[in-house]
Amino acid sequence: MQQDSGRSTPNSKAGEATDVRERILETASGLFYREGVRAVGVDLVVAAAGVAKTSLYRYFRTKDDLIAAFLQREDEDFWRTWDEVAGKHRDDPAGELQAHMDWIGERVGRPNYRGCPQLNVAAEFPQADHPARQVATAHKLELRRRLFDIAERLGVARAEILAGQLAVLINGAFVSSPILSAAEAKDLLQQAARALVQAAR
Amino acid sequence: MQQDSGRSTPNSKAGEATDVRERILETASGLFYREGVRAVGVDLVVAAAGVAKTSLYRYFRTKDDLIAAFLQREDEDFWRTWDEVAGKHRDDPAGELQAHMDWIGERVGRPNYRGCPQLNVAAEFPQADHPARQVATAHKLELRRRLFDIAERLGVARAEILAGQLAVLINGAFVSSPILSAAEAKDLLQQAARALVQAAR
DNA sequence: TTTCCTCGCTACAGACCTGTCTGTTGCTAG
DNA sequence: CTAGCAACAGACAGGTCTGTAGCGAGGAAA
Repeated sequence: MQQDSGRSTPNSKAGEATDVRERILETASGLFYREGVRAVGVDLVVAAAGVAKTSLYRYFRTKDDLIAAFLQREDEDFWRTWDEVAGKHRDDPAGELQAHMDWIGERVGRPNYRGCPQLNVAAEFPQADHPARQVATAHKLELRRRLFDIAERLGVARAEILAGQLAVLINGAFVSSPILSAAEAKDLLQQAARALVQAAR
Repeated sequence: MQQDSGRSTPNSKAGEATDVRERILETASGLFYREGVRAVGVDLVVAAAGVAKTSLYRYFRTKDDLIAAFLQREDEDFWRTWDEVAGKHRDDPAGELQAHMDWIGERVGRPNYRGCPQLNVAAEFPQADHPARQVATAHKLELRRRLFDIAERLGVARAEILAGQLAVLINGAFVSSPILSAAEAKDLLQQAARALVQAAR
């Protein structure tokens, strides 16, 4: 799938990071997410991306580095969506929180949803010092930080606790899709968030 | 570790399931949980258990079967603890729920806690029809079912929704230990559960 | 034209994986 | 004493894994 019909960009010229690297990362991200990181070998990645193995190892020192880059990319995508939504609810923290629960709930309910990549990789690699684990941990801390920010703007009594509760709730939604019907995730998250905010007042 | 100092049970006699099988499953469970299922090969299991590979394959047709047996075992342990706690709170659903949040929160905060084995294995194997995945899914459905049971006895308006929220919350705690301090997990769970119950009334 | 860099292709090393097979040891029952 | 069984030990087949090396093509820069 995804034929390229003859080298689109000349590529080599300007110093901008080669698109070969981008193609490898894009392909690896899809495979890693769908099939699992350990289940996908570098041979499969290079075959699917249509590149040489030497090219992969030119841009990524090891497979572990490639995995970390995958999570980094997912991290950036996630916060890009987050920021877009947040931008529509300036000066309305309650509305912003509900909006986040909305898009997260919608995403969790998608048919091909396979869980949060950060949590999946963390489950695949027990070693806390694995490069990808550090990206994952930083991502989750950032989630809690942003929720704390919203909680403070809400003016609740114990913002730190509410932020923790909301982070746990969201992580729970990420891993619970097998027992959640596609339709209910959004409402469940929104109602739960409302209840937690209410109780924190 | 766990030396046996000379064949304790005569074993061969009475039909009771050989303790060799138990030794393999016990050893594999520890390794699978700590190191991850894919990271542990059968060679390591047999070496650590001090058994022959033929013995492993006598009791478990494939490694996948061993993995499923591992989750089955964890499932039984989990409900055993659950039932013990539940037994102390007959006719007091609110107290029972708080008690569950207590021991789950305590468990999540333990230093060597490595997450819920059911969720970890689910993250390692994307194929929903994997034998171990079926055990994991059944386990999570059972969790929701038991929470629904408590919710009904609480007499709340929408017990089904509350059960889903609590299940998501618990699953979230299982995967959030990297961003939760060991001490706060218990209180966070208990307060969140109270808030959700309160809102469901 | 010559030089240099990136790329794809292929083969390889060495480790590890699952699962099978052969053969040996020791215990128990008849 | 013999037959059967459970277990151990170890080699093996066939495949996969990560990471490296050598080769030739093609384009850009000198």
